[in-house]
Amino acid sequence: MNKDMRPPGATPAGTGRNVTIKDLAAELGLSITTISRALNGYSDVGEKTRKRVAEAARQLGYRPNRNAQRLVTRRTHNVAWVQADNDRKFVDPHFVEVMAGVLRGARAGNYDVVLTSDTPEHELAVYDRYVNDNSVDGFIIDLPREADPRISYLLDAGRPFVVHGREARSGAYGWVDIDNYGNFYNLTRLMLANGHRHIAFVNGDEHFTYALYRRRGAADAMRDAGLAAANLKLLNSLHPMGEAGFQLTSLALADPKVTAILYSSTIMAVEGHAALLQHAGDRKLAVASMDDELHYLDLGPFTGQFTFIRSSLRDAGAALMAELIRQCEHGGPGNGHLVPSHFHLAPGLDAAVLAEPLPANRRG
Amino acid sequence: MNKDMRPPGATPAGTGRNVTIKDLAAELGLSITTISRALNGYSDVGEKTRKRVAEAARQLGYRPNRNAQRLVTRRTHNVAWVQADNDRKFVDPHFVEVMAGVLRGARAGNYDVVLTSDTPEHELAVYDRYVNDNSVDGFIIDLPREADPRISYLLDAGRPFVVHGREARSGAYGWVDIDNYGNFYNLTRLMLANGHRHIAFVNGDEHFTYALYRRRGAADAMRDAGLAAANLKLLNSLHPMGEAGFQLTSLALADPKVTAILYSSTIMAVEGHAALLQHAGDRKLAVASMDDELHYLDLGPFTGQFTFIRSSLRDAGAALMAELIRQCEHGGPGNGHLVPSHFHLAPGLDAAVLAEPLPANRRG
DNA sequence: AGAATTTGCCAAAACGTTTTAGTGGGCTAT
DNA sequence: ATAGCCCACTAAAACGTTTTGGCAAATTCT
Repeated sequence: MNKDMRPPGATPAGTGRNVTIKDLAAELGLSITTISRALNGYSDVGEKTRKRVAEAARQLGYRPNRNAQRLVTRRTHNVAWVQADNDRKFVDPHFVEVMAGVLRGARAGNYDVVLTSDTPEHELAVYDRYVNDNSVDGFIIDLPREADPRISYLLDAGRPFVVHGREARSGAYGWVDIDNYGNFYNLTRLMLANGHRHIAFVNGDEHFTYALYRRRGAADAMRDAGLAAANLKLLNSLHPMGEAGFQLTSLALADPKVTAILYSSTIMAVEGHAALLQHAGDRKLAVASMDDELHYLDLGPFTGQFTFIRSSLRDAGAALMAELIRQCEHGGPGNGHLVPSHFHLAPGLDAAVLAEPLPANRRG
Repeated sequence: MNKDMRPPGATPAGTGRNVTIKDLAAELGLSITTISRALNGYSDVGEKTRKRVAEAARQLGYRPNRNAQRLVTRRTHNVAWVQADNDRKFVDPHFVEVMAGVLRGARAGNYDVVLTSDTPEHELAVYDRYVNDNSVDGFIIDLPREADPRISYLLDAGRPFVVHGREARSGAYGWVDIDNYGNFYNLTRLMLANGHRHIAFVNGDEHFTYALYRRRGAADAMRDAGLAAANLKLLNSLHPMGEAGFQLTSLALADPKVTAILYSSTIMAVEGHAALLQHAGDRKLAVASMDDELHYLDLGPFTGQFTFIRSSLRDAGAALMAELIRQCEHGGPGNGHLVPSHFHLAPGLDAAVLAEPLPANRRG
């Protein structure tokens, strides 16, 4: 044996030995089979034996080696959540809210979340790695685009996954989403019913389906009211936060006919507030936004002035994880879950139109 | 054997068999030992054999089963990052920035990050679980408090970990931090040197050391200038974002003597802008903040008006991960890393004082 | 040429679980 | 009494790697 037998970069750094199932077996004079079955709740171990095992396990501080379990069961109790490593995705503070829900859901189901970023050149490489090296049981997909390649890949691989949002194939997988189309259809016809004819719409990046569907909802409501497409003044921002809120609001106000502004991001609505103060003069503007509850953003000062549609991103996160765990444990087709949205109307608004259902051909 | 032998909630759902090292061995007529050693770069396999093995592995799409590797090597290439499951922590949009850096660092070192939330009642329970079930090699600790119990626990357990921030024992572990004390000392004496005598300080939650050290830096600068403690008007917020920015700024302005405002969060400074517009009238106020670069927050409109100290949270995240991986792979004591901060002065400010070093007894 | 070393490979043990396929003893039904 | 059944337990195989401790052939040294 020659000297440099070590592989290039490996240097072991193990830690002290842990209590194993074998120690318990020796301690109690039972077989390791019985210990294992006792701990796993099988019905073929006697009641007092089970008690003895549980007690000894507690006493000796036994913790099953997760990796041994994973090796033999081929289930990891881990799910992967891959973050796009580009500024567009990383910038989004909404992520924290979804995460809070996902982590609660994971803890509730005894799962852990493995977080990674993809390699910018090969979006699917990291999914491929996880699918093939047995390190996760399922996947969370975020911010889907139309014909999302990640979804294609996972459908093809036949692995459990759940999508926060929808795209064309949403019948074929599990998802959690809000009614982007319907909410913006409603928001728009609410404004129309209250006399507004020229509406500015500050939307997100329509590369993502959530923004695309929102725009379609707004546009369809305009069309159904017999108005020209130009009456909806579209303003898109790739960022949900930052100076864009100020700038786009100023831009919206530059058109003197505009009497209402819809925002696809509450943060932008709040940021636009400064522009309203500066430029609006004595114009009376209706402001509405649809977004999620951002716990770090207190809307106290604006609740009396703006119209909001809100829904809980945390609940969505928890639902995502619940659906994914269901798939991992019980298999079967993925289910879709619609998260409810709540209207908070600015005072003085006639809301009668919201009671009417969406036209039958207008369902997202 | 009776019918209900399954443990209560277990339902296997394995996937198709993967290519193993054994398949490669059979394919090439070599032993599994040789395959393993070839793939791991040991020097005792012939050059052409190594090539053959690599080629076959590529051809057959071999991916080592991570769990088998983890079982035998006792190293997981996973690190844990535990999120506090309370509103205080989850609300913080800064998290996303650190995460971006951490994930890049992890990918660079071939590690994955396991994200969990703790159980509100037992902060340490999840650490204890990870320490004992072999599912991670190390830990990332966030937002340390003074005498942080998580740090006590991990020091005691002797596991690799790295802290984003410092507390009293920072000589004993690896950390990455900015110079909170020094930066606020400097920011304060900058204001003092420019004639301000009554300064408002909108700080974060001093439960966390970052905010505590910032306050100490500001307070010490006042004291060193011979001013009364009351000349520093302290305003604390538990949230780094939201209406607090508006409210606390209004509160600061309520004191007519105040001519400068320091913010411990740039988001608050930006949010405070609206209050400045409304309440300041023709008072000439100096505004300064220290924070990290938030990629989702474009400061374009404010760069000419405010003074900023900024540093990169992404770099900090990457450094955290690099230091943690170093500990995991090579062992040894943890190192501290100070992330540089950059001054962006508002025009017209005399910055001479910043060239002077901090007093010797004033080093954080 | 013979001894010593190097080179290239391998069998078997180990990691810590779960799962398979039992076993033997006591009870019940006939 | 005997066949059948249930109860409580177990030995051994399996999961897919890495690591230990070799060994025979080829090469180098004297």
